[in-house]
Amino acid sequence: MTTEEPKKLDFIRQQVTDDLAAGRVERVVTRFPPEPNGYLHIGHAKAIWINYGIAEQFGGVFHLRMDDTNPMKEEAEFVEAIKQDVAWLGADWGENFHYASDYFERMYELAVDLVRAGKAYVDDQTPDEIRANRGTLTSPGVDSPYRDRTPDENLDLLERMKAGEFADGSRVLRAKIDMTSPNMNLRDPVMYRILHAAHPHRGDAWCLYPMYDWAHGLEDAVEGVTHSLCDIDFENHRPLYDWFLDAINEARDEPIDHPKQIEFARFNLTHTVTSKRRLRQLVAGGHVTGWDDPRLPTIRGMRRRGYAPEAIRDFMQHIGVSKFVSTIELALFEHFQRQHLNKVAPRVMGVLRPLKVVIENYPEGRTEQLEAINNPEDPAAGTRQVPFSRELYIERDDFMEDPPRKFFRLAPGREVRLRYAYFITCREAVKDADGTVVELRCTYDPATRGGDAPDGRKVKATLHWVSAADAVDAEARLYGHLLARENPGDLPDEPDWAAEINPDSLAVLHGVKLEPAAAGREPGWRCQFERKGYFCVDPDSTADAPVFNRTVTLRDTWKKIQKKSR
RNA sequence: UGGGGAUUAGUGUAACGGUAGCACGACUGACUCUGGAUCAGUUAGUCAAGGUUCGAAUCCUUGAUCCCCAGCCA
Repeated sequence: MTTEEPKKLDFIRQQVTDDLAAGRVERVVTRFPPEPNGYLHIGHAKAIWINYGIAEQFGGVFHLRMDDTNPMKEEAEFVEAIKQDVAWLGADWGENFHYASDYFERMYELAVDLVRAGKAYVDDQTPDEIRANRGTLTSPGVDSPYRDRTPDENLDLLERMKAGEFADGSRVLRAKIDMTSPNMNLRDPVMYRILHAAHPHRGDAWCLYPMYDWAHGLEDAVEGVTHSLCDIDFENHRPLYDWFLDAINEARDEPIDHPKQIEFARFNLTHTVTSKRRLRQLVAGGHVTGWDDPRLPTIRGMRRRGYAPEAIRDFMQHIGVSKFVSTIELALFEHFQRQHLNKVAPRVMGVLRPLKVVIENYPEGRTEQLEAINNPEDPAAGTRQVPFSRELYIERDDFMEDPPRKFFRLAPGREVRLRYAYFITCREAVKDADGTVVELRCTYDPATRGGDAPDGRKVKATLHWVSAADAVDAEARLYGHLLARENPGDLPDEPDWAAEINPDSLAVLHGVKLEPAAAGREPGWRCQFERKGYFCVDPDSTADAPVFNRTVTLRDTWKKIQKKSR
């Protein structure tokens, strides 16, 4: 990890520091425990960053664990996808890749201990009855009629449940806690349910599957996790997490570890959605092209778009760790991408919306090579040769026939610089029958070769350009905000997604003209198109037809000026 | 109406009884062979009301607002 250490200790790092200092833990162990039932998104990236970042910072160990306790919702294909995404973000789990389902035997043994100790019982109530008897937020629940079965009877029933004697939903194992607790999670929570379903990792070995609350603390304990860092939604579950571990240790002679659960807040980003449910709606509804659509804040989407994992980590570090559910402006996220990409991305000239320029006084058929700097922020990146010839393309936006006051670029009679090349002066704008400009007739000053005038005269603008004969045709996909709405918290419960999607979230440009240096690149290659933004080669590219995704634009002061004058 | 959390400029985040700081955004200006980058500056804040104290964002009391919890999901 290249990111600097945080200078301030957040409340979690403070506790870890204290635990280390007090000798409560010798070595920090954290974990990221996704359920393999979907793709990871930027919210997960925060959890990964916190868990991995803390393990790394304190010289500890980080585990990646599939929390696969529900065979009805999980699929093996997600396991590989999750590993790829976590690795891409830069979190290294070393040898510690685990499946919760590998601990099923151990969990069962411990459940038996709890039953023997009279701390758990088999309940024959139907799901509806259980729900009804749980009470409400403001009224207590009532005890199950099966609550006082003897340990022997419970043990017998539990073994038969495990053996497959009973139908799905007919019985559950419940912890005997307190049906009147103001915390709903403590009203005799279900520990095991019967599910005659094949498990992606364990096959048909089990028909009894543990619930999250029962399983999670055990998974952590088995792996020797010291700090179980999770989402703030689990704050209400912490008493239960602790109850199970304590109950086990009261019921047994040999104690098991008791990891510490600490919760942090998730966050929202403006102009996008980060919940698994909403992302699913967008994908299923065909509003985006898939889970890796570059408009999506999924890890796969961000990777394809060209966002840099280093910058994602810088962002995570900057937003910090707190218990406040924040809504962060997308602009802050983009800032860290620009900051990183500015330092590392090679520059290249690419004309998005080409306008042909003919240099009338430049010899026909001649081509010369001009030296261009690969990255002004990084001298080590060196230079390259860019071909120049009589016919060029410039950006259509860089010419105005009747320019307003603050427009510095090309206009009839005006002189500008072509980057790394020559000063040119526009002599005439050629129009078609509709009156749209189709070509510019210009002249150049041979004395300005390389971009400087020997007489010291200045020019107010420098334009990017591409030699027509040497240009590589490409496709560019320009992305804008996914949602027109700023705050995703304002979305209705059942949004009309078609109306929510920003109509400018995607613009596809064909016939983009690139200088030769940008051609033949592998998918994932990042660069800056000078004056336009950072781009990344899309996997849809073919050998002769590259496709570039615009990761993020450059800051654009001219755009602001335009907006203000309107 | 039960329980658990939270609240500092537009957005985030520091300040652990002693000058409310930083970043992003917005706005000025300088510089520039990217209207990029860089540099300088401006803008704007302690949820409210009481109390304790020489001194309160911080401690106490009361209130407001927002989030989470009634899956055999995680």
